[in-house]
Amino acid sequence: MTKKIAVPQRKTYRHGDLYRALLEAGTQLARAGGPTAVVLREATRQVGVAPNAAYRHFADRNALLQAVCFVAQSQLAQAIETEMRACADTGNAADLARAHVRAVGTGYLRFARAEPGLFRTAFSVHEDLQQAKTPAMAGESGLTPFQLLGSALDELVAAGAMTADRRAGAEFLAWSAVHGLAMLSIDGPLRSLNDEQAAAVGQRLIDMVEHGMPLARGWG
Amino acid sequence: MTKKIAVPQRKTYRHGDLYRALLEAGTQLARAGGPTAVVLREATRQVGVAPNAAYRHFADRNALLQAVCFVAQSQLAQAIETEMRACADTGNAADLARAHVRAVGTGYLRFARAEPGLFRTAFSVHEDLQQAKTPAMAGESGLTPFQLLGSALDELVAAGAMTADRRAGAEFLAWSAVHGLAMLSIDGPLRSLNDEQAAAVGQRLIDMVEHGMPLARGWG
DNA sequence: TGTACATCAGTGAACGCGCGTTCACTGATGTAC
DNA sequence: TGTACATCAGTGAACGCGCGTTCACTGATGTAC
Repeated sequence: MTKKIAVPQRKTYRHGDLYRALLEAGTQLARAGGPTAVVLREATRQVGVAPNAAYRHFADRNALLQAVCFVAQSQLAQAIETEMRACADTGNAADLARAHVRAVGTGYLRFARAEPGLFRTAFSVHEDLQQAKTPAMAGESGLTPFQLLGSALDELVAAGAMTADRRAGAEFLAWSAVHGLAMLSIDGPLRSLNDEQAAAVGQRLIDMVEHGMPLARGWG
Repeated sequence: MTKKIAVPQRKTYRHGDLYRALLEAGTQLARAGGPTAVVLREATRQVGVAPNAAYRHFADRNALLQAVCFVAQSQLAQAIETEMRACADTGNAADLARAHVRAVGTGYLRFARAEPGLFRTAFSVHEDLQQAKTPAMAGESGLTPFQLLGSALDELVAAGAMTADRRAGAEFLAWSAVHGLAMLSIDGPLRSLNDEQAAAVGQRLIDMVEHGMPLARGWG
């Protein structure tokens, strides 16, 4: 049962901005069904264009998926930025730094629950994704989600709330905890939690990170 | 380029134990390529049987995948049990309990890195998997991975190393942290770590959980 | 300002692929007598 | 112990599906003169 697609009444023979249109269609597909739902033919169908027209703008299906992945990373970054902006500055640098670290986690978890398809897509391409500091993956600040976490941790050190030797590699500890909870609440056994419960577990998890991270042994 | 499959010289017309043979073939496929690699036709091919023969033993492809998923959960449970058995009992119940909790994490992380395909398959079926206490998902102790974690945490409370009000829901904190690290070291940016480095990050993460979990606020 | 022309974005048709699944079948097996 | 028979595990052929991708094409557009 194929849905009837409204054929777009282009006035011109040419589309105008097919690249963007396909990227947006692909993003919608990812939103609804995750990375495997990013189907090249379906994207062209939604845009009202022949399947092979996509090849003028994307080398192949994987190039489209990667572009969508960047969009997802960027939206994740924006969700984190939103949460960070909401932090109240009480004048205490250490408190603000801690609030920022918490905000990264909270934004991350919120986004994962609000946009599970995009979230999964954001982590579906593995070609040294974190190395590539593509601005396409960044939010308004120009930082990627991973970089936002790093800068929040740096802030913690600068404010004296974390020793420098515990700083190295700390992003992996915080990130792991939050990423794991995100996965379990999307795909796993925590899927059935409502928003309030999920938020409560999230804050508790962030408590654990906040208290436990500075106590974890340093490297080696 | 299809690989040439050694056609099994059955002496009988009937296979004998096709269910098990298909399950094992499916498990190998999952080992090598994760859940999406569990392809019904390929399993029958490897066993040397017609594609539709599988339908005598599995309702459909998904039934096969689910069976493989149970095998993967069970193997994960065994990896955890192996790690738990290695804990030295110094006579201090709290120390032993803590060692057991750590062992759950260590076994989990080890298995994820050693068998990424099976690990991903273990978490690829989402039908209230944790509710179903299928013995098929259990290790030698009869407990599933999730139950092993739960019992280790109970031990912690019994030994007085964790207050009862912090116990409720604590599995989700510990599990999230470890699961997240597992995912990041399989699919994510920590893939490039060698075994030693991975083990170091793992122990550090477990430190964080151990120290942070009892400090996280209780429910509500 | 008008015209010839090169460009290249989108077309239409087709391909091979491997998948899951269904059908009517066949023949080895174990059982009842 | 021998024979007739029902069972049902595995066969062989075929299906429809949707996918990604390639091909030779066409015709609207912007540019050079």
